[in-house]
Amino acid sequence: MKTGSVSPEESALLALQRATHATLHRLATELVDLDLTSSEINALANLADGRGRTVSDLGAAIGTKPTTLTGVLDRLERRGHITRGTLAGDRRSVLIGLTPSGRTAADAIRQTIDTFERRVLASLGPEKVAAFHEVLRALTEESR
Amino acid sequence: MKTGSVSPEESALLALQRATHATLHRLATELVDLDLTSSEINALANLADGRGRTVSDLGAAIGTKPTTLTGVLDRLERRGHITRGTLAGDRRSVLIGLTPSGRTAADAIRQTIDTFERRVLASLGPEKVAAFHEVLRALTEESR
DNA sequence: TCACGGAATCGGATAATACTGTTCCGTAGT
DNA sequence: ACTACGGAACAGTATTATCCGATTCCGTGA
Repeated sequence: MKTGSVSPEESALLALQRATHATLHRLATELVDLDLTSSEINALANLADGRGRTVSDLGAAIGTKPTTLTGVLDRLERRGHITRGTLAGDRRSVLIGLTPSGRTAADAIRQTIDTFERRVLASLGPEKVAAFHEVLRALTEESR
Repeated sequence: MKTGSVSPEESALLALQRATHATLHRLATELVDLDLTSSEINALANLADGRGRTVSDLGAAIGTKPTTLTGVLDRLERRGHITRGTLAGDRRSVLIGLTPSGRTAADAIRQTIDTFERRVLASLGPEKVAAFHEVLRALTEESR
């Protein structure tokens, strides 16, 4: 008998967007002390692992064009959170790195994210979380 | 050590945002004929079921403040896609409805979304999709 | 050397988002 | 009935996000 759907299940994409809005807003609220916008938080969170990244790579990770990042990175640089270096081997590329203050901010962001995620995801169990990631991956992949 | 995670599992929130960006962009690209922005598409998609909604309700569904919607709705109204009526029983509220052209656009949006979702989700199986929704719901709930 | 293409930025345009204040309306208290 | 309070939406304003086209600088191959 067709799918044994328990409920009519709202559109996955709409639910996805709502969840993103909600979590983003929540993050910005909890991290209000840092005085950063959502995009800046997002950029720093993606840089938190310490690996340098080019603007293009960062844009691909976040989902925006390099053009969009220029302004965000300008502000982060002006605040002393990031540095713009040259990539060894290709001087066309700009290597984004964290300054000490940027690292502090990024660590705070990651910790806030981790705490939030653990709190929410722990009660659901690893299988569901794994399925969640799998679906996200599929949606992202198929959007290219 | 620590969790026997198969892979380091990137942050769920970062993956969530990337997926949202990617799918939104994909939608806007596929629906370029409609000449609508992401927010407009989002609003129409949420109205597609034909139930009228107040601005506040719509904002809650999308994840933005009513203030933000005013401009979006202005444009949709100017294009003849929506109407602003009064809510029976409370004349403070504005009831957003679809015009025929708005319904056409909304239907096209829903169909594009449905097709995309089916294509991506069908291969994953209903359990994973259900888990996906459950995690989304938990993340959204906990963000209040 | 020179033409081509990639990476990032700049200039300029539009949209998204939200804060504050205002208007209109509903409700409760007197 | 009158008034006070609060909710809903909008107007005004400011900041940010996003991107397109053009430009600059650089790497690569002919």
